[in-house]
Amino acid sequence: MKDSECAPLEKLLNQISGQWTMYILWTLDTNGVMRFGELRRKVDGISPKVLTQRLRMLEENGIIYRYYESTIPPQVSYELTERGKELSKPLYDLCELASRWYGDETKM
Amino acid sequence: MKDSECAPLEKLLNQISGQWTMYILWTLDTNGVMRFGELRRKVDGISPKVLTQRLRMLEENGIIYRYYESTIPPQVSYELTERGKELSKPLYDLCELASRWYGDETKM
DNA sequence: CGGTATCCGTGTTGATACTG
DNA sequence: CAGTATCAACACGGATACCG
Repeated sequence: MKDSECAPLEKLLNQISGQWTMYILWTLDTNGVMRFGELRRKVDGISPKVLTQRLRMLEENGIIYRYYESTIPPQVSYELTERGKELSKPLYDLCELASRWYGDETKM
Repeated sequence: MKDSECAPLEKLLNQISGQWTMYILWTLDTNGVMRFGELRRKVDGISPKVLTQRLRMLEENGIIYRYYESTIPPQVSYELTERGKELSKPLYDLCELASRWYGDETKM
């Protein structure tokens, strides 16, 4: 494998390595379809601005879907795409490895 | 898997997701033992300060070794630890996936 | 409800020059 | 050779207030 070929990986890593991103992906992976407010409560402490940023980025990169219904009040739901689900497997391996190294007691 | 258990993963991701970090790991994985100057030339465009930062962080987290010889001029070499090599496997999976998604034409 | 706008403090990065 | 020191520029996260 040549050096240049890890550029996509770097891009992917940059996307999922933001401070809350893992929690968001995890929460969606665990709970399936979720609404903005649910996510906001589950990913405790995140500000709406940052949550929106993360969701937009994940959406733009095809990792989550965004379902918009312009009812009153509006309803917006998020869900992992196939890519998002595909991502959870290698991420699980990394997680297993990270837990072994750093232990499960690690706090962020 | 519970939410809290991805904290170590987040820590690990934060460590390897810095701008140059992947290239450094890749280069070390490919070339084996390397000296500071070699790395600096190979990871083109990186400043010595940032290269040092990355190497220190990777060293502190047990991903690379640092060999120091106080000859004149001094010789410092770096190499992946067992952890570092262990890391390359799941990372390879992610890389394969990232290349498939984003293509190999991606530039950083 | 599901955001956006704004401001601000902080962390990260880069360029450059210098040192043991 | 292998860094460290210094400073400036910028991106980022956090809090809050407001909007359709």
